[in-house]
Amino acid sequence: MNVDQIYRVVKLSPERPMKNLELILQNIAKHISLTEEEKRLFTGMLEARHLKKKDVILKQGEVCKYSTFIVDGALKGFTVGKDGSEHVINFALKDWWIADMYSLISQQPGMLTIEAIADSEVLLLSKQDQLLLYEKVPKFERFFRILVENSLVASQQRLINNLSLTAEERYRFFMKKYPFILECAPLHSIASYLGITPEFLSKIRRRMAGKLK
Amino acid sequence: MNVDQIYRVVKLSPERPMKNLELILQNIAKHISLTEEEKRLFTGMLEARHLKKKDVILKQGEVCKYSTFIVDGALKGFTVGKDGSEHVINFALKDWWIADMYSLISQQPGMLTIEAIADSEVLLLSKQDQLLLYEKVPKFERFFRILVENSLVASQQRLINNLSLTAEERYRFFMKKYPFILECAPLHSIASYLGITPEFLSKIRRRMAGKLK
DNA sequence: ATGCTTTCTTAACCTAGTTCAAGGCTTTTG
DNA sequence: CAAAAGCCTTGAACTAGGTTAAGAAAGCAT
Repeated sequence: MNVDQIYRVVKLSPERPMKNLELILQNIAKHISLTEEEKRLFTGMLEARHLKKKDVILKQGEVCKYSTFIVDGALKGFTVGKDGSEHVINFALKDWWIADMYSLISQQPGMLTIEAIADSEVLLLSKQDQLLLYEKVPKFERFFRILVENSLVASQQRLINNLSLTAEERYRFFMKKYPFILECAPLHSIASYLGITPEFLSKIRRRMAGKLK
Repeated sequence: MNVDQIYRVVKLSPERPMKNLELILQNIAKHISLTEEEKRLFTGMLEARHLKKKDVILKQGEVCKYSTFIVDGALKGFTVGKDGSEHVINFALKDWWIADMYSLISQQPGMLTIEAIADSEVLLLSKQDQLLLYEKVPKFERFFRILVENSLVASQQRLINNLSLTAEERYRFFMKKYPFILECAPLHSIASYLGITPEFLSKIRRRMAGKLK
């Protein structure tokens, strides 16, 4: 694993209007409804970026200043152990949000590095603006509470799985729950997410192929 | 493990005023400040219960209808696998909140059982009243968002530990972070929380004693 | 008191998952 | 387009942690 590459600086896209503000507005509409004026206020706060595969939007040790919404593409969040090994904490695809929640909430340096695993198009909302939104449009307090709630649910589910399932069972669960990730993330990242080595994941896959799925 | 015992019915305490509403008000004051009237509204919603060791306040498969605040004592939340094995998801001590967040949020049947591991005194706030609070005192939306955020941070931290540390390292981390739990929870529950068997925890403890801590 | 259950430990053996080393295939980069 | 780097797999040797079984000590209920 090449540190220079992981820590490569983000390339900003040339400024230009986002074709796809619709997607993020729909995402929000799932939980709260906004007036046209509130929509304008909100979208005016967003910053658009184009990411190339392997671009990093947050490095371990930095304070997370943005919530990131994925308009298109795929990212992963991971920590790097002392031995240099990578541990994938979460993936995020089109129409998902990602951030180092710990760092974003506490504004302390975080452990997560967030990196694109495919060319991606994202929208950033700064913590500052998020707090401003809470004041000007209190409904957003509800929206972000729901986001955090969903993260928590996913995190707890995963903990339960890690404590109670074997590696193969976890892999099957993963395939069922996130088939789209399976298609776009490299297997070694999935192995890391499952808490096993790529070699062992290979073994599992062979075993399962033998069983004719 | 005896299922009848785990599912023993909760014993309600005789109704009487809580000596210790102060503790919960202080707990809330850490994040939002309330007027006297708001305090009265809030405390009027609380339901006090005395739990004896092994009393269960929520069983697997039920919908979680309450957030529980611990005035004194200690509880644990756990799931039971198909094989009957118990997986401790979290502990909660004096001045902490506990609930099956998934179930409380979604109002779907949950996987968690919540049980007292010592005689305890708790205060219950129903989901209904919680929603009512959101309407009447919107500050509470913030308070519960912060609670959920803290849960999420703890859950993520634990996930990272489970993926990147050995059992011994996790145990050391636990000892440092939750020394009080070590004092009041049985070792087999701690083993379960760490994701190992009690036998293996024993082995670790002996090994560590050998190393003179 | 006296059984009965729960808690913790020890020890011998067992297995799911790791490590190391190597090879083939594909993608990136100069 | 060649070289290098990354990705996936295989197999053999190894280890962290699990299983089974048993016993000692402590708490509880009759």
